[in-house]
Formats: sequence, structure tokens, C-alpha cells
Amino acid sequence: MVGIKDIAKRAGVSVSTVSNVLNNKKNVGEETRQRILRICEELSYQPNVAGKALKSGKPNTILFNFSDFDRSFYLKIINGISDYVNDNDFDLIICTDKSCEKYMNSSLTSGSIILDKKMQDDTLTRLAGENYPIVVLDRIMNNQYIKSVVVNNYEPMYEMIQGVIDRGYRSFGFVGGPEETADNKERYRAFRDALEANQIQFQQKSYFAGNYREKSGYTAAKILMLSRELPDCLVCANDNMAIGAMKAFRENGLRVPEDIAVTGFDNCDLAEAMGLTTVSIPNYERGYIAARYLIENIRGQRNVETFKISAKIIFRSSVGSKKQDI
Amino acid sequence: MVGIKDIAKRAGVSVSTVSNVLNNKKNVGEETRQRILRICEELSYQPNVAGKALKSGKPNTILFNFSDFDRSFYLKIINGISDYVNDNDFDLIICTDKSCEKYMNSSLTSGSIILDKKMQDDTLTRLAGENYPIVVLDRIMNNQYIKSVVVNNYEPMYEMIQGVIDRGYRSFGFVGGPEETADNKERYRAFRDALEANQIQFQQKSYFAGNYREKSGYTAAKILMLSRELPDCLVCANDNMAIGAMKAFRENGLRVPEDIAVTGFDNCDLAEAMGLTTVSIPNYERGYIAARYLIENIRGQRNVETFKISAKIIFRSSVGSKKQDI
DNA sequence: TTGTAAGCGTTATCAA
DNA sequence: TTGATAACGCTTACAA
Repeated sequence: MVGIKDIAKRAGVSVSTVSNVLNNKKNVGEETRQRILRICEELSYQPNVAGKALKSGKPNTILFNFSDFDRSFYLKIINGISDYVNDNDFDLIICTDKSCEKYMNSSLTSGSIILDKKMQDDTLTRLAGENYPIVVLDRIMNNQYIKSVVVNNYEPMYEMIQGVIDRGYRSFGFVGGPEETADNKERYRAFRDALEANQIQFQQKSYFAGNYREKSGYTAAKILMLSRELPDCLVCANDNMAIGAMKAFRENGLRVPEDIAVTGFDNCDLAEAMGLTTVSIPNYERGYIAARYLIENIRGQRNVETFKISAKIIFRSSVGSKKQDI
Repeated sequence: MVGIKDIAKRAGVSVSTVSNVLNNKKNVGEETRQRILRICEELSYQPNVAGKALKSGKPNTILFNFSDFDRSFYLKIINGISDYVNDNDFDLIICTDKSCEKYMNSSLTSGSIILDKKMQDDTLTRLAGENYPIVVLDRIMNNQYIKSVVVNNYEPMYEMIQGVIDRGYRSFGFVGGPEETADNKERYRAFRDALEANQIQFQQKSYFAGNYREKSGYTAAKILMLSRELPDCLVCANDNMAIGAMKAFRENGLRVPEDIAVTGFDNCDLAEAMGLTTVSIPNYERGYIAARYLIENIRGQRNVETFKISAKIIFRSSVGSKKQDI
């Protein structure tokens, strides 16, 4: 591995001169600068991140942490983050498991974006600090170094359910996501509130606990079909589960929406093709905005007010128009 | 940031003792060990990766590099890599742009998996070495430190086209991916060979250059529809473009497969929902295998023979059965 | 304009 | 069983 020393030796100068050239310092002669740069090129020198980090400790690098590979829209979030980061001369590294703690707060990265429910609140509280801002995408936290960029779940879910009710649907089932997640709680609350506002009863037996994966929606639908009476509409806390449910219904010869309507949340790629009524989240923008706030915070422009991303309701064929039984 | 020094001071021992404890060395008294571990816990000490890397330079960490966010199956590859890596006590960091060179060969990672056509062959040749094996997923390279794990494109593409021909289709259009990629070349070659073997002519005007993105398939289909005669079947070098093409056809009132059949390659999530005939690549396994070979190579078990992953053809409704005009 | 030298957090060698 | 110290590659005062 060729290092700053090798360059210095070859150029017949000291290491500090090389360092100065590489860091665009002014105090170095033009001729020397050219010579050194040429040699770096020749030896295809790559600065050693570790050495650099250890000494200066202000790397233009941020970290993104996620761990759910079933949620394909995560790629769009990464895309948004990546674009903002590139445009601002930062680098991005992504971690998919607990090891990311090693890269947080060490001198290797100067801030993190977190979208991983396995990451605990108190870990984040510990890692965040004056010199290490964090942006969380999957929860709301009150901490002077942590900013939350979250999807506004309540209003669109409420409105979507109201829309479904307006179309004549009267009885509902619900497939929830992981119960501890803020997203799921908010979506469920909006669902219940919308029902209540319309004097529609909801029984606990119509609640199915899922985990945001397709299979859990599939299973929920299978179980639901065993019961005596199907609800008019099955509301799912996300698209994956809604799609799983639709597949289960179709496999059993039930028609969507004639026999049962289905709604999701996310507007994932598949949602359009499946004709799923859902809430569309602008994920690319979500990543982009998260990166923007993180880098602004890194640059000292402190702002940790919770930012809510607004979403859009999309009615598709999985919800029809139900005639009232009068 | 609490470091090894702080722990040492608090415990009233030297830094080397702390280091020995943290690295499970035998030469330290049980009582001291316990005390030090407790203090690490209390101060929630995190070892500084940079310092560690700088000194020892054998990190149990590998790097994955990709940059195409439109290909949602990349998440499955990452999932496979992540799982293997975790099971083998390695860490994974992911990079989405050129900055990844900084993490390759520096003491920060001990090997890389590359799936990024922007990464050039000679860069890889330069970075790979005795102590830095690389696995490439998107090309075949001959280098004693670089292993290729690639999808076998030729046979399944050939067979799929033969299957389409057997179903009575006789004239073809082709939407290619980025022309420089090995995948695209191989898929196109198989396509042409299959046609030739069946004495079917192919004219250059029926070739459309795309970039693997949905939009380019959409555009190709739009252009195709302007021409006087539609082929029986439009073969696309990947699913995204095939889906774009299907959307364009449908928007213009053409039925798939009655008016024109369409095939893809990848079997992405959407392919099933769209009824697209395609080739299924086991992506999770692809990532898993890549990680396995990389870590084996890191551990000194040198093996750089090209590994070909076999794929499976899936006929769906986008290809029907065409009556012969006799 | 250039060079010398200290120090970042860690591990490793060797002496106590 | 422990501790002192050099070294990893780099940046940065400060001296020349």
C-alpha cells in the first residue's frame, strides 16, 4: 500500500508538503505541487481513511443504517440520500446491522440517518451529541441532537378510510405492523378514529398482528377467511401485507374488491400493478430531505424540529363502490 | 468520546491491559478483566475503528458497492450478503459511489463485492491483491485475486426464446441494456443465436438501445409503435424495460400478448403481478454465494474460478400461443 | 516555501 | 500478570 511517505520519498520532499498538497493548502510552490500530484497519479495513491480520521476527525462522510430488506422502497430512500450527499461533497456509507455503532461517533462518520427499528432509542441518545447529529426516519425523538423526519401517517390514513366509508363500506378488518413501531400505532389510531367518527364498531377479533412482510398479510387473510363473516374491507398497515392478503383472497376465489376490498400504505412498486388503494410516500424526497437536514446539522445549523412528510392517497381498483343494503 | 485511555485511568491500569482484555488475550487476571469489562459497560465504550484499523489492519469487514437504485432486486442481493456476513462474524459496509475506493484496500475492509458498472476493470485490477480479494457480480475478469460470480445469461435466454418460437412467434424486436455490460451482450447473443438456429431473420432496425430502466423500455415501445409493422414479440434485456414497454403498449390500446408478446429478464417483484414471462435469478443466493467466496478468499482459501449461477425460465401471460398463419 | 515533530486511538513487543 | 513504549498513516503547529 502506497502512502504519503512513499510519495514524499519519491518526490524528494517531506510528508507535510505532500499532505499540504493533498489538502489544497496554499503554502506550497506550484512546481512542487505539480510534481507531487503527478507522482500520486503514477503510484495511484489513495489516502488511508483510517489515518486521516484518526488525526483530523472531521470526515465528510455520513452513515445510513437500515435492516429490512423486504421493503423495496428503501432503495429509493437510499437514492435520495445518495444524491444529496454527492451534490454536497459528502460520502455515504450504509450499514445493515448492529455493527453500525462502530462507525457512529467514531471519527469515521460525522452523522447518521437511522431507519432501523432494531436500533434502540437509548443507544441513539447515547451516540448523538454536539459533534454527532442524527436523523431518524422511523420514530419521533426529543433530543437536542436528533431530528425526526417522519411520514405523516395519521391524516392520509384517516382520509383514506373516510374515503372507503364514503364509498359504502361498513365493516372492517385491520392487519397491523410491528406493534411497537410509531408508524403502525399512528396508522391504527387513524383507522380507529375514522371508524369512530362514522359510528362504525370495530371488534378486537378483527385485528391481526403482522410484521409488515407480505407473508404476514397472506396469513392474516387466510385466518380471516376461516371466520364466519368477512368484513367489507381489509385495511393493512402497509402494502406488502395488503399484497399478501390480496394473493390469499385470489387464491381462494374471492374477488377484490367485489367480495372484499383491500387497502395498503406505502405505494410500493407492486401497488400500481396490483391495483391497490394506498397512500403514496415520496421516498426519494424523504431520503433527500433527511440527508439535507443531517448535513445542515453537521455544518452547525442546528435544527431538530420534527419534520413531517406529507403523503398522497391513491384510490385504485382494490376498493370499489359498494351499494348500500337498505 | 471515551477511549481505551479513559477506561485505563478509571480502572487504575495501563492501556495495554485494557487492550488485552478487549481482545480476549489470556494474559490478564480474572479480577482485573471483570473490573475493566464492567467499566467499559458503564462508560458504554465503543472501540474506535480508525485506531484499530490503523494499527492492526485486519478488520473483519467487507464492502459491497452498487449504484443502480432502480433495480430493486439489489436489496435481495444485499440481504444474502448481509446474512452470510453476519453468520461468519464479519461486518458489512455498503457504498454507492466512487468514494468506495477509499474503503477498499485501506485497512478498513478486507475485501469487496462489486456490482457497479461504473467501477472500471483496471481500477479493480489495481485494488485487488494478495491481501485484498474481490468478487465481481457484473463481469467476468481474469485476475488471480478477483473472482466472478455471474448469472448464466446465455442458456436461459436461449431457451426462453426457443420456447417463444415454439409457441408460434416468428418476428422479434429487442430492447437492449447498456451495450458495454457483459450481461447485455450475452443476453443479446443468446437471442440472436436462438433466432438464427430457427432461420429467423433479425433486422438492426428492430434493435432498441436502452439502459435497463423502465423508462427506456417505455420509450422503445413508443418508437416501435410508430413503425409500420409490429413484431410478434418484443424481447427485453431486463424486466424493468419489459414492464415499461408493457405499460406503453397498454396505454396505446395494444393487448399483451394478443397484439404483441413481451419477455423480460430478472423476475423482479413486479414481473409476477404483470404476468411477465422472464428468467428468474436467485438473487438472495447470489449475494450469499458472493459473500461466501469472498470470505473464503480472505481466509486464504484461494479460489477465483468463475462461478455461474443458474437461472430459471418462467412463462407467464405476456407470452401466449400464436396460431401459425399457414 | 519547506521540514520537524507531536499526536489521534489502538495493538504489539518486550521488559518488569 | 501487568506496564512502558513504538508504531500504524495522517494532519498540523511551529520552526527553519
